[in-house]
Amino acid sequence: MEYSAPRGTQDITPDESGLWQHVESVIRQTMALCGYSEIRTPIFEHTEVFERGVGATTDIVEKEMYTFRDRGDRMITLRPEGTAPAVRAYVEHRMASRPQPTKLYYIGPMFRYERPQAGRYRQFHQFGMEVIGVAGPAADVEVIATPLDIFRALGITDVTVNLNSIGCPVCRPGYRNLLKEVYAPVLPQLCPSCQSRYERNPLRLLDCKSQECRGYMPDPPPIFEYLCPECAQHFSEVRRLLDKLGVEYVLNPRLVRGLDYYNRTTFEYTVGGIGSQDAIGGGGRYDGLVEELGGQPTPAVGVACGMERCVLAMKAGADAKRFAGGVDVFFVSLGERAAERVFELAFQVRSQGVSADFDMMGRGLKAQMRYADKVNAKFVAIIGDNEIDRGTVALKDMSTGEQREVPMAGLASMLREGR
RNA sequence: GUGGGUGUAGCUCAGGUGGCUAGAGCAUCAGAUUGUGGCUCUGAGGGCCGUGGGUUCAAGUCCCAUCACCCACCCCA
Repeated sequence: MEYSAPRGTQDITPDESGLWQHVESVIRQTMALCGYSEIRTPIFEHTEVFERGVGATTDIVEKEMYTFRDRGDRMITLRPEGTAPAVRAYVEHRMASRPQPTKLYYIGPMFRYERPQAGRYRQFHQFGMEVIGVAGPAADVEVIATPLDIFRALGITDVTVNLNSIGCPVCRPGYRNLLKEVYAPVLPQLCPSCQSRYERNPLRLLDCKSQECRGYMPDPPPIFEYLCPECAQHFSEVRRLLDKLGVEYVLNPRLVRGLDYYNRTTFEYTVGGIGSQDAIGGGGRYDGLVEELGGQPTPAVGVACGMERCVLAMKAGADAKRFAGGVDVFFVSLGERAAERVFELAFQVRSQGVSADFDMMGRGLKAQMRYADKVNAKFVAIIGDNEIDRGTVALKDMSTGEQREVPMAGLASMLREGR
């Protein structure tokens, strides 16, 4: 019986892993550049971390989590996102008693049970950053602007930043009531899910994409015109700092994200050319989450970006082959005596820091050359009886085709300089 | 959860109205006589035609079911 990977999952094959490593290295370099440290949390958590953290009435928690009871009768969930686990770890390890702020980043797989589609998987990968302990707008702006640098470094253009502020527990109830008033007359015409949203979380009415509902719902007054003075002040500072950095954005008063922990700033990046799942990242401020998960009241902001979608967006311009590996030197051998010599030499130069490979297939010279070319060897070192007797190798530069005979002894250091 | 589309070699695809050992290009492997890659040429391996039923003398081709994948809704990364 032959098997395939489960629905909505995919293998990253040798053809693509080089590209993925490139993406990861750009992320790590950028994070280091900005003073973030990596946090690695488990792939699964107690279900409650997400129920309380993400919100029990969100789509993610209600119908998308991989939740199961383990053999010890504990409720376990494969993480659907990275912020709640990071905050759980922040609280658990008392990171508040480290130098503040706490700046964390993560890279890793997430799991959501959704119908797979272009750019949507059941196991997918995100990188994200969290600034915990800062209430001021500089943190919001750092978290919005830094992924844009990563996108740019990856050659992803055509990114739009959508920005909104959804207020705080002081000003949101007022706006929520306003929305309910505005939409009460058309309530019977709305779709069933909007009717339930009306009761449970009226803000999310703004998020309905159904054309029909949109027809019935006149554009609401923008939420950011109803913020309390503190939220309005914060929002305008965020905008001022974005302008100062030259970050362009569009105000999108309908942007209400699907996780309950957000307050004040919310944002989302969209890209062109990758299909209908065009949100490549998003985030916002979550000042209540740390407390919700058992810590002291602590302000925080974060962002998460989808790596599959980054790779999709890159493919338009970048070919995966550019990131394929390749060894410094491939040893070609002629005859059995040479085959054994080459085997030793490969291990020897490797121990001196030169990447090397050699023929294991017992192939002829021509086939070995062809192979060395196909796997991108920078140099080929040919060894036969003549070379062994003279203590030399025939070293060929595969890009120029130049070949010369060099002493075996200095091979490793010569290759180190030559690359 | 709701629609629509597609399943033939590792990949991209041909295979009118059912009919002989199921094809091509690319990829893989092996050759093109003396110890040299990319170009070219020759050859080889590799497919129970997604799976299970049915109709028929005969099914890759027609019918039904099932599974998988893709796209969109939804949701989001």
